[in-house]
Amino acid sequence: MAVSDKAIGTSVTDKYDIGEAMCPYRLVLEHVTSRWGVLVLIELLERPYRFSELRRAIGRVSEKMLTQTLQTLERDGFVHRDAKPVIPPRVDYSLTDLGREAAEQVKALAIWTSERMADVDKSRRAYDEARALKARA
Amino acid sequence: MAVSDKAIGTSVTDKYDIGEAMCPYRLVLEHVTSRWGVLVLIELLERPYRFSELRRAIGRVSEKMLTQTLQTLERDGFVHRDAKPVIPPRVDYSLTDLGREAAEQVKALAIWTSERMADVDKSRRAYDEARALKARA
DNA sequence: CGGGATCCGTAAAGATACTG
DNA sequence: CAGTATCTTTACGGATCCCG
Repeated sequence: MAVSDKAIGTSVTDKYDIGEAMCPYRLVLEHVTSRWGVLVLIELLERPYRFSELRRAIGRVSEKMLTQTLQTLERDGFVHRDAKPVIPPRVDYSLTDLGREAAEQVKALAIWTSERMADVDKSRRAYDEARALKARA
Repeated sequence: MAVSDKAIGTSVTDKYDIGEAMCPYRLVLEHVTSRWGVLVLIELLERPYRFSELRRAIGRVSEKMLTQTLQTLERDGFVHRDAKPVIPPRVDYSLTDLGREAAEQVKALAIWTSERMADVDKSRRAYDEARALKARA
Protein backbone atom coordinates (compact mmCIF):
# COMPACT_ATOMS: atom_id res chain seq x y z
CA MET A 1 0.00 0.00 0.00
CA ALA A 2 1.16 3.58 0.57
CA VAL A 3 -0.23 5.06 -2.56
CA SER A 4 -3.68 3.59 -2.86
CA ASP A 5 -5.04 4.73 0.48
CA LYS A 6 -8.13 2.75 1.36
CA ALA A 7 -9.24 3.27 -2.19
CA ILE A 8 -9.96 -0.34 -2.91
CA GLY A 9 -12.83 -2.38 -1.56
CA THR A 10 -15.67 -0.70 -3.36
CA SER A 11 -16.15 -1.51 -7.00
CA VAL A 12 -19.58 -1.92 -8.57
CA THR A 13 -22.43 0.59 -8.95
CA ASP A 14 -22.84 1.15 -12.64
CA LYS A 15 -24.52 4.45 -13.14
CA TYR A 16 -23.44 7.58 -11.33
CA ASP A 17 -25.92 7.37 -8.48
CA ILE A 18 -24.84 10.54 -6.78
CA GLY A 19 -24.97 10.04 -3.05
CA GLU A 20 -25.84 6.68 -1.48
CA ALA A 21 -22.91 4.75 -0.16
CA MET A 22 -19.29 5.36 -1.11
CA CYS A 23 -19.14 5.03 -4.84
CA PRO A 24 -15.65 4.61 -6.32
CA TYR A 25 -15.73 7.64 -8.57
CA ARG A 26 -16.03 9.85 -5.51
CA LEU A 27 -12.48 8.88 -4.59
CA VAL A 28 -11.23 9.97 -7.98
CA LEU A 29 -13.14 13.19 -7.64
CA GLU A 30 -11.47 13.76 -4.30
CA HIS A 31 -8.09 13.13 -5.85
CA VAL A 32 -8.49 15.76 -8.55
CA THR A 33 -10.15 18.26 -6.24
CA SER A 34 -7.79 17.71 -3.33
CA ARG A 35 -5.82 20.63 -2.01
CA TRP A 36 -2.65 19.86 -3.93
CA GLY A 37 -4.27 17.89 -6.73
CA VAL A 38 -5.98 21.00 -8.00
CA LEU A 39 -2.78 23.02 -8.02
CA VAL A 40 -0.73 20.28 -9.64
CA LEU A 41 -3.23 19.77 -12.44
CA ILE A 42 -3.53 23.47 -13.15
CA GLU A 43 0.22 23.97 -13.10
CA LEU A 44 0.83 21.04 -15.44
CA LEU A 45 -1.76 22.42 -17.83
CA GLU A 46 0.83 25.03 -18.78
CA ARG A 47 3.74 22.72 -19.47
CA PRO A 48 5.64 19.71 -18.08
CA TYR A 49 7.52 20.25 -14.86
CA ARG A 50 10.33 18.61 -12.97
CA PHE A 51 9.70 17.67 -9.37
CA SER A 52 11.47 20.50 -7.59
CA GLU A 53 10.41 22.94 -10.22
CA LEU A 54 6.79 22.02 -9.58
CA ARG A 55 7.38 22.28 -5.88
CA ARG A 56 8.65 25.82 -6.23
CA ALA A 57 5.87 26.76 -8.62
CA ILE A 58 3.20 25.67 -6.20
CA GLY A 59 4.98 26.86 -3.12
CA ARG A 60 4.21 25.84 0.44
CA VAL A 61 3.84 22.17 -0.38
CA SER A 62 5.95 19.62 1.44
CA GLU A 63 7.92 17.09 -0.55
CA LYS A 64 5.83 14.39 1.00
CA MET A 65 2.50 15.82 -0.06
CA LEU A 66 3.70 16.59 -3.56
CA THR A 67 5.07 13.09 -3.99
CA GLN A 68 1.90 11.59 -2.64
CA THR A 69 -0.32 13.75 -4.83
CA LEU A 70 1.69 12.99 -7.94
CA GLN A 71 1.63 9.26 -7.26
CA THR A 72 -2.10 9.26 -6.74
CA LEU A 73 -2.67 11.22 -9.93
CA GLU A 74 -0.27 8.99 -11.81
CA ARG A 75 -2.02 5.87 -10.60
CA ASP A 76 -5.39 7.25 -11.68
CA GLY A 77 -3.93 7.93 -15.10
CA PHE A 78 -3.97 11.74 -15.02
CA VAL A 79 -0.27 12.36 -14.80
CA HIS A 80 2.60 10.83 -16.73
CA ARG A 81 5.88 10.30 -14.94
CA ASP A 82 9.04 10.22 -17.01
CA ALA A 83 12.08 9.22 -14.97
CA LYS A 84 15.40 9.45 -16.77
CA PRO A 85 18.05 7.10 -15.39
CA VAL A 86 20.76 9.73 -15.14
CA ILE A 87 22.80 11.15 -12.34
CA PRO A 88 21.63 13.36 -10.83
CA PRO A 89 18.11 11.98 -11.29
CA ARG A 90 15.72 13.82 -13.54
CA VAL A 91 11.98 13.21 -13.47
CA ASP A 92 9.50 15.04 -15.64
CA TYR A 93 5.81 15.19 -14.95
CA SER A 94 3.18 15.95 -17.55
CA LEU A 95 -0.53 15.49 -18.08
CA THR A 96 -1.98 12.56 -19.97
CA ASP A 97 -4.92 13.18 -22.30
CA LEU A 98 -7.24 12.10 -19.54
CA GLY A 99 -5.45 14.38 -17.12
CA ARG A 100 -5.77 17.30 -19.45
CA GLU A 101 -9.52 16.89 -19.60
CA ALA A 102 -9.69 16.78 -15.83
CA ALA A 103 -7.35 19.71 -15.42
CA GLU A 104 -9.37 21.86 -17.76
CA GLN A 105 -12.54 21.30 -15.81
CA VAL A 106 -10.81 21.86 -12.51
CA LYS A 107 -9.23 25.03 -13.79
CA ALA A 108 -12.58 26.27 -15.03
CA LEU A 109 -14.02 25.71 -11.58
CA ALA A 110 -11.04 27.44 -9.99
CA ILE A 111 -11.39 30.44 -12.24
CA TRP A 112 -15.13 30.62 -11.70
CA THR A 113 -14.53 30.53 -7.97
CA SER A 114 -11.94 33.28 -8.02
CA GLU A 115 -14.22 35.41 -10.18
CA ARG A 116 -17.02 35.01 -7.68
CA MET A 117 -14.92 35.80 -4.64
CA ALA A 118 -16.46 39.24 -4.34
CA ASP A 119 -19.93 37.74 -4.03
CA VAL A 120 -18.68 35.18 -1.56
CA ASP A 121 -16.96 37.78 0.58
CA LYS A 122 -20.06 39.89 0.59
CA SER A 123 -22.18 36.95 1.64
CA ARG A 124 -19.73 36.09 4.38
CA ARG A 125 -19.75 39.56 5.82
CA ALA A 126 -23.55 39.57 5.88
CA TYR A 127 -23.59 36.17 7.50
CA ASP A 128 -21.02 37.07 10.14
CA GLU A 129 -22.73 40.33 10.92
CA ALA A 130 -26.09 38.63 11.39
CA ARG A 131 -24.40 36.21 13.74
CA ALA A 132 -22.72 38.98 15.68
CA LEU A 133 -26.10 40.56 16.33
CA LYS A 134 -27.60 37.38 17.66
CA ALA A 135 -24.60 36.91 19.91
CA ARG A 136 -25.46 40.12 21.74
CA ALA A 137 -28.73 38.63 22.97
CA MET B 1 -15.78 30.64 15.43
CA ALA B 2 -17.13 27.15 14.74
CA VAL B 3 -18.25 27.72 11.20
CA SER B 4 -15.45 29.60 9.58
CA ASP B 5 -12.65 27.18 10.42
CA LYS B 6 -9.39 28.98 9.94
CA ALA B 7 -10.91 30.55 6.88
CA ILE B 8 -10.16 34.10 7.83
CA GLY B 9 -6.80 35.78 7.91
CA THR B 10 -6.03 35.73 4.21
CA SER B 11 -7.74 38.30 2.07
CA VAL B 12 -5.90 40.13 -0.71
CA THR B 13 -4.34 38.85 -3.93
CA ASP B 14 -6.37 40.31 -6.74
CA LYS B 15 -5.99 38.13 -9.79
CA TYR B 16 -6.27 34.38 -9.61
CA ASP B 17 -2.59 33.64 -9.30
CA ILE B 18 -2.95 29.91 -9.20
CA GLY B 19 -0.45 28.49 -6.77
CA GLU B 20 1.79 30.67 -4.64
CA ALA B 21 0.70 31.12 -1.06
CA MET B 22 -2.75 30.44 0.29
CA CYS B 23 -5.12 32.50 -1.78
CA PRO B 24 -8.60 32.92 -0.34
CA TYR B 25 -10.49 31.45 -3.26
CA ARG B 26 -8.82 28.15 -2.64
CA LEU B 27 -10.77 27.86 0.57
CA VAL B 28 -14.02 28.38 -1.27
CA LEU B 29 -12.97 25.79 -3.81
CA GLU B 30 -12.32 23.37 -0.99
CA HIS B 31 -15.75 24.05 0.43
CA VAL B 32 -17.60 23.22 -2.77
CA THR B 33 -15.39 20.24 -3.57
CA SER B 34 -15.35 18.87 -0.05
CA ARG B 35 -16.59 15.37 0.55
CA TRP B 36 -20.08 16.40 1.63
CA GLY B 37 -20.15 19.75 -0.13
CA VAL B 38 -20.18 18.05 -3.51
CA LEU B 39 -23.04 15.77 -2.56
CA VAL B 40 -25.09 18.53 -0.95
CA LEU B 41 -24.77 20.80 -3.96
CA ILE B 42 -25.69 18.05 -6.39
CA GLU B 43 -28.68 16.95 -4.32
CA LEU B 44 -29.97 20.49 -3.97
CA LEU B 45 -29.69 20.96 -7.70
CA GLU B 46 -32.77 18.76 -7.98
CA ARG B 47 -34.97 20.53 -5.48
CA PRO B 48 -35.02 22.06 -1.99
CA TYR B 49 -34.59 19.68 0.90
CA ARG B 50 -35.30 19.63 4.59
CA PHE B 51 -32.45 18.74 6.89
CA SER B 52 -33.30 15.14 7.69
CA GLU B 53 -34.53 14.57 4.21
CA LEU B 54 -31.19 15.69 2.84
CA ARG B 55 -29.45 13.53 5.36
CA ARG B 56 -31.33 10.46 4.18
CA ALA B 57 -30.81 11.36 0.52
CA ILE B 58 -27.07 11.56 0.94
CA GLY B 59 -26.77 8.67 3.33
CA ARG B 60 -23.82 7.94 5.56
CA VAL B 61 -23.34 11.51 6.69
CA SER B 62 -23.41 12.42 10.36
CA GLU B 63 -25.64 15.25 11.56
CA LYS B 64 -22.57 17.12 12.59
CA MET B 65 -20.91 17.04 9.20
CA LEU B 66 -24.09 17.88 7.35
CA THR B 67 -24.73 20.83 9.64
CA GLN B 68 -21.16 21.98 9.26
CA THR B 69 -21.24 21.62 5.49
CA LEU B 70 -24.54 23.47 5.17
CA GLN B 71 -23.34 26.31 7.38
CA THR B 72 -20.16 26.71 5.42
CA LEU B 73 -22.05 26.73 2.13
CA GLU B 74 -24.60 29.14 3.54
CA ARG B 75 -21.91 31.49 4.74
CA ASP B 76 -20.24 31.44 1.34
CA GLY B 77 -23.59 32.30 -0.20
CA PHE B 78 -24.23 29.04 -2.06
CA VAL B 79 -27.06 27.74 0.04
CA HIS B 80 -30.16 29.48 1.34
CA ARG B 81 -31.49 28.46 4.73
CA ASP B 82 -35.15 29.00 5.44
CA ALA B 83 -36.02 28.29 9.07
CA LYS B 84 -39.69 28.37 9.91
CA PRO B 85 -40.39 29.20 13.56
CA VAL B 86 -42.80 26.36 14.13
CA ILE B 87 -42.90 23.38 16.42
CA PRO B 88 -41.51 20.99 15.54
CA PRO B 89 -38.86 23.05 13.71
CA ARG B 90 -38.81 23.00 9.96
CA VAL B 91 -35.80 24.15 7.98
CA ASP B 92 -35.59 24.11 4.22
CA TYR B 93 -32.37 24.33 2.27
CA SER B 94 -32.09 25.43 -1.32
CA LEU B 95 -29.46 26.75 -3.70
CA THR B 96 -28.92 30.43 -4.32
CA ASP B 97 -28.22 31.57 -7.87
CA LEU B 98 -24.54 31.55 -7.04
CA GLY B 99 -24.88 28.08 -5.56
CA ARG B 100 -26.63 26.82 -8.64
CA GLU B 101 -23.73 27.91 -10.83
CA ALA B 102 -21.29 26.16 -8.56
CA ALA B 103 -23.42 23.06 -8.31
CA GLU B 104 -23.68 22.73 -12.07
CA GLN B 105 -19.93 22.83 -12.51
CA VAL B 106 -19.36 20.41 -9.70
CA LYS B 107 -21.96 18.06 -11.09
CA ALA B 108 -20.38 18.25 -14.52
CA LEU B 109 -17.06 17.28 -13.01
CA ALA B 110 -18.70 14.47 -11.06
CA ILE B 111 -20.37 13.11 -14.16
CA TRP B 112 -17.20 13.39 -16.19
CA THR B 113 -15.35 11.51 -13.49
CA SER B 114 -17.87 8.71 -13.29
CA GLU B 115 -17.83 8.40 -17.07
CA ARG B 116 -14.07 8.03 -17.04
CA MET B 117 -13.96 5.49 -14.27
CA ALA B 118 -13.22 2.70 -16.72
CA ASP B 119 -10.07 4.48 -17.91
CA VAL B 120 -9.05 5.20 -14.36
CA ASP B 121 -9.53 1.60 -13.28
CA LYS B 122 -7.51 0.42 -16.23
CA SER B 123 -4.72 2.81 -15.40
CA ARG B 124 -4.77 1.72 -11.80
CA ARG B 125 -4.48 -1.94 -12.64
CA ALA B 126 -1.54 -1.24 -14.92
CA TYR B 127 0.12 0.88 -12.25
CA ASP B 128 -0.40 -1.69 -9.51
CA GLU B 129 0.82 -4.50 -11.70
CA ALA B 130 3.99 -2.62 -12.59
CA ARG B 131 4.56 -2.03 -8.91
CA ALA B 132 3.99 -5.68 -8.07
CA LEU B 133 6.70 -6.65 -10.52
CA LYS B 134 9.25 -4.30 -9.04
CA ALA B 135 8.41 -5.58 -5.57
CA ARG B 136 9.65 -9.02 -6.56
CA ALA B 137 13.15 -7.72 -7.10
C1' DC C 1 -37.02 18.15 14.27
C1' DG C 2 -32.91 20.75 13.73
C1' DG C 3 -29.40 21.80 15.47
C1' DG C 4 -25.29 23.24 19.40
C1' DA C 5 -21.57 21.61 22.42
C1' DT C 6 -18.32 18.32 23.77
C1' DC C 7 -15.27 14.38 23.70
C1' DC C 8 -12.43 11.25 21.28
C1' DG C 9 -10.04 8.07 17.82
C1' DT C 10 -8.05 8.00 13.59
C1' DA C 11 -5.96 9.55 9.63
C1' DA C 12 -4.14 13.02 6.97
C1' DA C 13 -0.82 17.05 6.86
C1' DG C 14 3.71 18.82 7.89
C1' DA C 15 8.69 18.88 9.26
C1' DT C 16 12.94 16.55 9.34
C1' DA C 17 16.55 13.32 8.35
C1' DC C 18 18.22 9.91 5.35
C1' DT C 19 19.24 7.42 0.68
C1' DG C 20 20.16 5.96 -4.33
C1' DC D 1 17.72 15.61 -7.50
C1' DA D 2 13.94 13.00 -6.37
C1' DG D 3 12.29 10.73 -3.57
C1' DT D 4 11.58 7.31 1.08
C1' DA D 5 11.16 6.57 6.07
C1' DT D 6 9.90 8.21 10.41
C1' DC D 7 7.97 11.20 13.72
C1' DT D 8 4.98 14.85 15.46
C1' DT D 9 1.03 17.63 15.07
C1' DT D 10 -3.30 18.82 13.50
C1' DA D 11 -8.03 18.53 12.09
C1' DC D 12 -11.58 15.69 10.28
C1' DG D 13 -15.30 13.02 11.15
C1' DG D 14 -18.28 10.22 14.14
C1' DA D 15 -20.84 9.33 18.55
C1' DT D 16 -23.27 11.19 22.32
C1' DC D 17 -25.99 14.30 25.06
C1' DC D 18 -28.65 18.32 25.36
C1' DC D 19 -31.79 22.18 24.19
C1' DG D 20 -35.65 25.10 21.80
